Amino acid sequence: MLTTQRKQHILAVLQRDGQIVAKTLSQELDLSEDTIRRDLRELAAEGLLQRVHGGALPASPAVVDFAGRSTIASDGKAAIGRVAAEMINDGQVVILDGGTTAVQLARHLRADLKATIVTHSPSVAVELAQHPSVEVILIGGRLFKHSVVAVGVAALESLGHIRADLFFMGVTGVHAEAGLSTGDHEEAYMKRALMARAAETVVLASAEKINAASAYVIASLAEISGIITEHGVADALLEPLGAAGPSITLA
Amino acid sequence: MLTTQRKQHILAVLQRDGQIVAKTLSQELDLSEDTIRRDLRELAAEGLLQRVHGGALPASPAVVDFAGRSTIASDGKAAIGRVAAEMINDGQVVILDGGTTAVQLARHLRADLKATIVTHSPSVAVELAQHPSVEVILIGGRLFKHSVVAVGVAALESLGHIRADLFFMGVTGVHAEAGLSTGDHEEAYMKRALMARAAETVVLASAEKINAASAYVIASLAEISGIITEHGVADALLEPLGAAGPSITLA
DNA sequence: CTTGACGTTGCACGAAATTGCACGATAACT
DNA sequence: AGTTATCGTGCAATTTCGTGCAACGTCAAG
Repeated sequence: MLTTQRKQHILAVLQRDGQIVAKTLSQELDLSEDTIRRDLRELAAEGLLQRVHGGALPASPAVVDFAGRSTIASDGKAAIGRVAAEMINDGQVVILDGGTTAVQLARHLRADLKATIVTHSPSVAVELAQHPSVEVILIGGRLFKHSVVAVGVAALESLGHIRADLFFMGVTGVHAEAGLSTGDHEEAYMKRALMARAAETVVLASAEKINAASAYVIASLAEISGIITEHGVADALLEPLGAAGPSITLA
Repeated sequence: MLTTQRKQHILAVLQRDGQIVAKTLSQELDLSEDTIRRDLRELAAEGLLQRVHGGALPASPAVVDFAGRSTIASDGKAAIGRVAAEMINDGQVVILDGGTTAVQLARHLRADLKATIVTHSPSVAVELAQHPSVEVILIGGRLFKHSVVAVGVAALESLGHIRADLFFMGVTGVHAEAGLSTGDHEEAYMKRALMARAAETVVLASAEKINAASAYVIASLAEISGIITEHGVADALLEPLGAAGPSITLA
């Protein structure tokens, strides 16, 4: 591969995932880490990205989120999205909730996946529009602006026609006793309705959601099949769940 | 093989693959790498491609502007959006079509506007989610990926409950005789349905749409109330419409 | 038919670019 | 503090580049 093109690829990956891990990329492109590091250094010199220990982050200060990371995080939401995306098989009907993690999932679907994705999140729908083969069903309704998802009777009514294999749900709190919760009453109701339409529900929860609880309870942990979250945070905290609870997958 | 022909072949391969590898091409054409390099140098001198170590890349570095094209809207579309946004009054129910111009419209709504916006475009919905006061109704359905709008029976059914004052419609062709047209059959059907639910329809048409016609006709010019387009282009061309046709507003 | 100008091609050789590895330094993790 | 992973630099091997030059074919003038 031509080096110029490789650099473009690096920038594209950076744009897509929000970060670059030197080691991962070297394996992906079948090049030594030295070469990747050289590229990253040069791109950093051009101001096209920001070099950090372990890889690189976007240069644009707009993305420099809280506290300005100085290390590559454990991939965070992108990693959760990647792992979740791999759980979907050809031919399945999958419901996708709203939220940034769900957008990451949509972004990391296999390019040749032939499945039907149902979502009430316009953001997810926009992302999925770029996928070459999945069928996308958009659930309409009144837009709940805070979370940018459709809710209300119209949305619930549309769901009546849906029967899904899997529902990837976003929540704002996962707690051993309080269960799954979110910050809005109507949103909680909508999520319960979505759960009811799917054979299994898997929760996507980035680190900060673990062992937190919000005002409105969606369901208990016993009612879901699995939780996908990040390394390091949840290990001990969710352990007490034992065999009765959902399976926990670490990204 | 003639050298001129070979150069055309090189450009064709470049067009197809997005890159040229000197070594590969030399084997493919059974010529020395020197010759290929010479050709590449000459083509680069003519500005037809970009020379890089190992081969060549397209001259216009595949303007795959990250973030996806929508970021850069032409001034024209933004102006059209601004003008259209001013036509909406408090208390009205307005249907917004898909397309970049509609997104611009959504972006330029008065911050204190109290209206209900109905849309079948997830992109528009995402944009409107940032508006503090408008009520947003998202029309769901099967996602037509090319235009990123919901279509199909579910979408049509949802429309049954809607009664709007105004419909801002995007089209791909506005032609004095052919009328309003678009490139997809199902999309044309959806637009007709949306027209039927609104008291008045106003077409948003950036410069390149004027006096163009696409495969599927939506309606005649007599059926709409107005067209909003840019200065300079449409002035003379649409003049023959006279008093019978829609009013034309220039942005 | 011969000859020489011209363009094209392949080869040779030194220059430049790219890559992977080694090694000491640095930073993160425990 | 000690351990591990990552970084940066120097260096050598390989690939690619550019230029000069000779070989070959074409074509038109002699």
